[in-house]
Amino acid sequence: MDKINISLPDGSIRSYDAGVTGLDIARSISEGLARNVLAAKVDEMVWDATRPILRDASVTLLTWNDSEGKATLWHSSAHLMAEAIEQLYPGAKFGIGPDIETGFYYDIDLGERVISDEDFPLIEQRMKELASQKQAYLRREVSKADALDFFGKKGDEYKLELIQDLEDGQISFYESGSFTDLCRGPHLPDTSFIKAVKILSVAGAYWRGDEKRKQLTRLYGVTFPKQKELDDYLLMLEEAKKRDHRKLGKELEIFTFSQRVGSGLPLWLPKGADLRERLETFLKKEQRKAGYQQVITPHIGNVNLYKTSGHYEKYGADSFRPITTPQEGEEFFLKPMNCPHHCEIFSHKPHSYRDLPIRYAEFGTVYRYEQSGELHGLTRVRGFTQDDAHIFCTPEQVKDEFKGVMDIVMKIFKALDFNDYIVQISTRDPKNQSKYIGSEANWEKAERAIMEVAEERGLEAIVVPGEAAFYGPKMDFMVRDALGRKWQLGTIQVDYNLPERFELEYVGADNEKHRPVMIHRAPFGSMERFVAVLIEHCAGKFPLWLVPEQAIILPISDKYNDYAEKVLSLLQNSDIRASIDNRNEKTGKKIRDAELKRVPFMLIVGEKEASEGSVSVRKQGEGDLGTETVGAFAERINQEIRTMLGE
RNA sequence: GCCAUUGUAGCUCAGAGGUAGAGCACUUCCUUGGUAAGGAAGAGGUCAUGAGUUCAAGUCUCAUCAAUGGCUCCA
Repeated sequence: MDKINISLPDGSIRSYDAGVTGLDIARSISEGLARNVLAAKVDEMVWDATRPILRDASVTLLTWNDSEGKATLWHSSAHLMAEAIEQLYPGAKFGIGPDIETGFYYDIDLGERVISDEDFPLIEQRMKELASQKQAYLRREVSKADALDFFGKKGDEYKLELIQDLEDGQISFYESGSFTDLCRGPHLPDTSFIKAVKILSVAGAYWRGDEKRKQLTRLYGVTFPKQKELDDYLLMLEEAKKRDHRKLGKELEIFTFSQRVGSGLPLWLPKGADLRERLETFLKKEQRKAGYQQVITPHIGNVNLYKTSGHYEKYGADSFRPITTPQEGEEFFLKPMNCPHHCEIFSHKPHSYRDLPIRYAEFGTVYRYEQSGELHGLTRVRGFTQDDAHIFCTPEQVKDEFKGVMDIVMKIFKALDFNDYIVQISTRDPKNQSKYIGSEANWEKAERAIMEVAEERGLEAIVVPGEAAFYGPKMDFMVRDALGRKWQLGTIQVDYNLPERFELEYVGADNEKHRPVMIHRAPFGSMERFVAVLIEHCAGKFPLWLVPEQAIILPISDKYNDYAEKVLSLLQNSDIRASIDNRNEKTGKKIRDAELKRVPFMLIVGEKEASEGSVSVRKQGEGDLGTETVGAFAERINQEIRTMLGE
């Protein structure tokens, strides 16, 4: 038998008989490894651990610790679920069933039958039974004709359609137990690796994502090689639910919605408005330092403004219907963005190159029609406020301006304890240069500037070619919240389009007219989304400088209410936001309520404190910190805030 | 917008054809209590909205509105 050389990740090269499988290799290393091998990466392709390797290759054995290992287990689980469904609901037809970031789904046509979460345990039970039968996943290559024949007889039009799009000679089937599927693979050696099973949810999904086509039933599930991991995962989901900004926003009285006002139109409650105002003040201060000028523009704009900007053509049909004047029939749109207004401010007078860069900032409230099914808490709404600004500059200034914006973004992230963020730079599609507006030289300059700035700032940016808007490259900031979920927040975008459309100009040193470059930027993105993410990030425990109520004074009994009042006024003189809980309740009760309201400091006052002018400090989530004077406490928390804000 | 599920007190939820229930929150009283729930009483609801079936509708039917989970979309 021929020998082949297999190089392993540790650098070693071992010799095996041709036709050796990943599993064989694992066994030759250790039985323990063999028990955990889910798939094998053979020269960068993920293969079945049971697929014979015929020539020299570098091989990485994939386990649950590798993302490809997880993907393999989940993909195989999708087949397992399909097998269970086929047995439980004969006649089911199958669309696609891939693995996803966490778990897998399968799109199924169940005819008239409806699956609800009451059916989940039944499906889970059947999946576990089938898994324990240790069914092997058997790969076989089939001709297109045979593949069509197989699913034709089965009457599965979805698979037939998929096969039509495939090339003969590239088609493989996987068979496990009673279920055979069209599939590229790879798969687990057998089903016994799947130990813990959970069907998570059911939803409708259009066949091939096309809303004109039939809606299939999509079943989501997740599986694990150990029950413990499933338990941990479910616990994490519970935790995520507890942090949901919709729940916490209600509990902490940050915002609410009203059917009367309309869906997707958030109402900021006093505490939320208070918090938001503090965020805005913080940013305004930074912007003033960075040379921004505040501007204010109206909430509506003449239809011609959006015809000029090009938004009318592109989004007019998907916007709120225009507002018309009663006499003249003039049409106005609720403004969906601030940039056209800011362009008009720029052109209210001629500019010299000496004026640039000009930076117009506005907390501009915009209105966009979002489909009703898309609305979601504060993260997807129909009316929201962008912390918007537009920088008009020369192409040479783009780099410095980018730098300045990034500094602001970093400052915000630091002040809010977002330590885990991802920076994405979107550049042109190298294969299709024609769809972009703006000169080759300027694009080149801007893209390089963005990359250089990221590098100079020591940011690890992901560069995604082809993701740029047609009008310019951009940089987006995604933060991970405490549960590892990704959210897109701030954005910086270079724009060559609007200056063109609005015919913006400045006079250069050469006394000729030039076109400025425009940079759109919003470090928070929108106040609504940002606050939503902030709530989930900090689980409702806002940073001290932001929290609506920093301290609550808890008198032991009403004998000390007068002293509590004195403490309150001292704190207020030191700019600390505080209140008194003088309800006729026991201290334990007041503490519990304050803990649940997530007030950072509880100041307990009684006989001892009143006599010595002190407070007994309890920190939310941590407990008793001991006694200190009112002045010392106030100074301490103010110092803490200054540190946070980098002052 | 599409599919599914849901809508009962400020909040969390029970009630499934026979005049509306609980806990928490709220008000009053008793209690004056030292680091996560003291006791009692009271008040609070067109059962999302509108139509229908029925002697009788939170409860069954339909429509509308809204929310939730997905799909499609996102300047």
